[in-house]
Amino acid sequence: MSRNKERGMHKVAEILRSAGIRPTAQRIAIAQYVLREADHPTAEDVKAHLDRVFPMVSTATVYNTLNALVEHGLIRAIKFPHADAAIYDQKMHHHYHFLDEPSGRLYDVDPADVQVKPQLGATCEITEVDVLIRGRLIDPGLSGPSTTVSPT
Amino acid sequence: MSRNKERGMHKVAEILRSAGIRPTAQRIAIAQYVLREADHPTAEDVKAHLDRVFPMVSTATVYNTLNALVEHGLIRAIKFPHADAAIYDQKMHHHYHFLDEPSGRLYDVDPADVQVKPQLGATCEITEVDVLIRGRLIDPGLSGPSTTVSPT
DNA sequence: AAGACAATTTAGAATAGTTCTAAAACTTGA
DNA sequence: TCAAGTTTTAGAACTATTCTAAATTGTCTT
Ligand SMILES: [Mn+2]
Ligand SMILES: [Mn+2]
Ligand SMILES: [Zn+2]
Ligand SMILES: [Zn+2]
Repeated sequence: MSRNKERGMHKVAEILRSAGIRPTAQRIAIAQYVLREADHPTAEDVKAHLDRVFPMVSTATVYNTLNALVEHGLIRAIKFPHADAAIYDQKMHHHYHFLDEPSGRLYDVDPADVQVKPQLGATCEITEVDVLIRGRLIDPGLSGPSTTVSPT
Repeated sequence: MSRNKERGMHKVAEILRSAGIRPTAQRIAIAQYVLREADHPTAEDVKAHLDRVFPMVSTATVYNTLNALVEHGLIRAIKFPHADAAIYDQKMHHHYHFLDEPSGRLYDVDPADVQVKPQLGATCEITEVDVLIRGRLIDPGLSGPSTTVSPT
């Protein structure tokens, strides 16, 4: 079992260090938010949060750090067709998303609950299939699709 | 059978008129390109084409016209996660896309060749499922996935 | 054929999201 | 304690798209 298989047990500074990112104060605050507190935040969301909990972080540092986290495999950047800004996803396992269109909120969907079987023949090789399910929650009081992937 | 069921039989000016768009010279040139000649062009592609075939069309008119065509249901605007610019698609029927990552080219995929069956339970209602298949063509000399939807 | 009025087109400014630049601040480790 | 490298920062730059307001074009009435 690799050192960070159970990432939840480590302090964020440890996670950064063992991913090869020097844990500065700004980076720890940003990583703490995207890895532990936020749900599919945009860079703007991250900046807004940091403006509350950290004395002065620049937009450049927010983007630099998010890009570093992506490059070192700690989070993913995803762009959806309904919005211009990228969202950052701390769940690194393969999963899809459900968009509740009235609210704009995203929910994780377990790929086991979506059968995707392309039959494109032999002339192409598939590396990945992106799926975005759009619709609306019937009872927005509930937490999302019944198949929501629980946070790791 | 509606007047434009067989759109290929009509002149582009006719199509515009019967969609409720006044067929100006600029609009005819733009519509001719996106409805008949181009394949998933961006606004920039359309502008570049018009700069060759039309004496001076502004970027604003390109966007205005593309937006009008979208609003009147003649084309669709689609955003994909791998690119910032929207592409415009003259195929209005339900279909998916295959992205050949080495070349960046998009190919249409018949939805009959992709099974997508979300089982999300009763708490949400699905209105649409977006699918983008990413991979690479084995023989880039061929025209795309064997299931490519032939142009209407 | 004019004049009036509306519709269209245009150049350029504005906007949003993100990256770049180059200087300041901080860290490290002789 | 200093030099060297690293990180952070403000603001400029960039891309895709929309907005603004003025010029042009088209239509209708006389
Ligand atoms: Mn958000
Ligand atoms: Mn293109
Ligand atoms: Zn997710
Ligand atoms: Zn298409």
